[in-house]
Amino acid sequence: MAQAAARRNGGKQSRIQTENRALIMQAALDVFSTDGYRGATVDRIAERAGMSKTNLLYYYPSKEEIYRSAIEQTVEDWLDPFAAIDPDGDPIEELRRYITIKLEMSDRYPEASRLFANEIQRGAPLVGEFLQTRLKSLVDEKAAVIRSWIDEGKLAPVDPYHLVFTIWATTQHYADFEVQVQAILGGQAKKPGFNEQVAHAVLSILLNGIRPR
Amino acid sequence: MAQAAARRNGGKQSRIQTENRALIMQAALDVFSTDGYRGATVDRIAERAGMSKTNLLYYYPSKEEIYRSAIEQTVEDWLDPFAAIDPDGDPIEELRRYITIKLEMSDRYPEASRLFANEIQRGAPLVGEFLQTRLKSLVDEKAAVIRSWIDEGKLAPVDPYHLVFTIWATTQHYADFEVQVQAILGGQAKKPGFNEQVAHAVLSILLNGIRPR
DNA sequence: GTCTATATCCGGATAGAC
DNA sequence: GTCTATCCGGATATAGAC
Repeated sequence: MAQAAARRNGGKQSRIQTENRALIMQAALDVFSTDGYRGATVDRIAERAGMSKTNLLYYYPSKEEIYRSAIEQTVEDWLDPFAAIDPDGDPIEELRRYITIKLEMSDRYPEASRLFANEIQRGAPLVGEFLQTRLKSLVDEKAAVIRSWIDEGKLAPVDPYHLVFTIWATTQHYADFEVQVQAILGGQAKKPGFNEQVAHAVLSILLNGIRPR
Repeated sequence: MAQAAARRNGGKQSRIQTENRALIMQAALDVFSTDGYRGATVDRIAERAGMSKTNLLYYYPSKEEIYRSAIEQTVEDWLDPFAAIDPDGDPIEELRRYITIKLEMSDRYPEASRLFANEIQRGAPLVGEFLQTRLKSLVDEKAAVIRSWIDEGKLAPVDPYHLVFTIWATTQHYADFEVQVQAILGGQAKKPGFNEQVAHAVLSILLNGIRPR
């Protein structure tokens, strides 16, 4: 048993284990993000990961555990840059940095973005509690920061919560609705420099919208 | 055969047929929008529509046809207000009106919004062609209108396409990520006046972002 | 660690009675 | 128009050989 072996040598995994688990996670992101939890099949995930279904189930005990693992990883990655918004930094610069990072994440990990979107649209059966506890308090905290920036006259008076929602919505749109964006923009959405164009446009609209006037 | 009967009396449906079809469509929106196409089951749709699976399959020949019907209806409804943007109107007022209508639609028909989002995230197997043809030319047309507004100095110089994406993203966010919004805002997202609060916040950010300065 | 075979269940769709 | 019964394919998960 690999698990037993791993336990024996202090929780460490063999090289092949680490590799296979990484392969499975990437495949899981791909499949779950397009087909959803219920629509995804272990077979497809295994195929994408380049191994047999039974072999995959040797690494993860069940479909649900694969999903849980993928979504927990995604959630952690999402939180970091938001938590990093600095109350003592320049408001416009802090938000510019956050928006830029989120756009980069949407570009580099669109499957993760879609996986999370799918989980929320399903009614968040797995991350529901997380939303109401950790995420809520973090947003409350950052909303207070934004409010204080507004009170100091450094930002236009906008509702902090809806500002956060607006940032999330716009930045994730380029991952979640990638197909639509490409259908409308055609080839240019593939060209180099497209990401900079997106960043410029989004930043220009949002930052102008909240700059004090 | 009901279809034969309908054909005989000139395409009209009996009262019970019309009712049942409406029940099925609403149930289909509910189930497909949360579980996705693959994850949805005819059984669940039937249960939600208050009839047996076989009875449902009497009205629609297959799961795919139910889905197609639901998504086509949704797409048509989505297009109307966008097409209604008037080149001769006041730019800010036209966009204000469009954003307001889209927010209302997200509030009243969140399942339709999520159904469409899900279809796009799956890679748009059904509406892909629609996106590349009808939607693309409509967006091209409206982008030209926005560009002319900018050239006349009536709007700040923003990329018209990304402005459209930004509007779509923000307005649909309140439907697609409803659970997250509620988790973070708690009870206030249910209170009367919430929609007005959302509209005010979104309009304030977006319109300030594109008002000429 | 990986494979073949299989138990078990569920979902879509049809046949045919009423 | 609606129901019961049923076929069949596909999906999760396990047993056991190598």
